[in-house]
Amino acid sequence: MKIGELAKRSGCSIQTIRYYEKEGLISAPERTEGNFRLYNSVVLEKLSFIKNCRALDLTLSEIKHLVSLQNSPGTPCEAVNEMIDTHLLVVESRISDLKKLHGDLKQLRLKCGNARSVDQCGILGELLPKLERSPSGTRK
Amino acid sequence: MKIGELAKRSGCSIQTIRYYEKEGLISAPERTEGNFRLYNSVVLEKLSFIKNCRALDLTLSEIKHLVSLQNSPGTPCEAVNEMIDTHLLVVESRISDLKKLHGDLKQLRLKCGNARSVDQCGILGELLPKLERSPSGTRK
DNA sequence: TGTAAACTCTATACTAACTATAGAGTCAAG
DNA sequence: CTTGACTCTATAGTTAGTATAGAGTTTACA
Repeated sequence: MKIGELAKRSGCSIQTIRYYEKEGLISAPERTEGNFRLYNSVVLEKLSFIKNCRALDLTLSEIKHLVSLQNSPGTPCEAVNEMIDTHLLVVESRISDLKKLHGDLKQLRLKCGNARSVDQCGILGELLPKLERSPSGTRK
Repeated sequence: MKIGELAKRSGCSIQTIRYYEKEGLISAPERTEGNFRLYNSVVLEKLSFIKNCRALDLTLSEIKHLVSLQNSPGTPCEAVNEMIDTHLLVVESRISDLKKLHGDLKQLRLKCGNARSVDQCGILGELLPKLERSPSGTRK
């Protein structure tokens, strides 16, 4: 199977497949006489593994690590657990950051106060530093 | 004030200030005879505005848009509202994506089953495509 | 006055994980 | 034999900066 078919069957784009090869996530396949990449179905599983990991937002270097662990089956699996745990922490902190952000944005959204023009709209005023905000002190 | 002092006072790095200038977020300042950038305190407020926006995760192009709205005060402020609303939607969908991710990762973490070595650990098995998973059908 | 340290300048490369293009070569069908 | 579909490599672009290299400028001090 050439790269176009692999792309269709795996759901990865042709460029992505070549990129994964360049990054060492999948191994370089044989080539035809005309220098076209020639794949067997094993690589489909590898791409599927990578896709599953990417869906969990693991980075390519984390995935690379997992791939190398797969290739040395005897090693203790704590490394895998640790990676997942670390990743869980990252995701958790990103969620709480975004929640704070969301709250701040909602607050900000309320500041418009139905003004008609930009200079009266409270949103831009809120984003300005305190120096420029309400110079005559009429803010409640 | 030269760029180093501005960097200290604004909390932006020197490179970031130059980057913002290149991107058109702040205007190019005067130069000394020796070609050093020379700032007055007005730019401090502009950098502060940008920092406030970045803290809300607005992109530089969104900020650029806000800056240009500030410079034309008469225009209706719906554009500002729309930008914030759109941004709220983006943040909301990112949060829900991350929550799903978090659930999936927690699930995955439970699959290890206290195995000692990578080949028995359920985590990697879970990430493999179905083809390779539990070939003899012993999974519950 | 000389010089060394601290500062600034531009230009370039790097980050992550791809995507998009240019320009060339290969292959199959009609 | 030509057309179109496919593939190849190499390069540039994306975001919002960060980190150099190599050169020039300014300030402090002996």
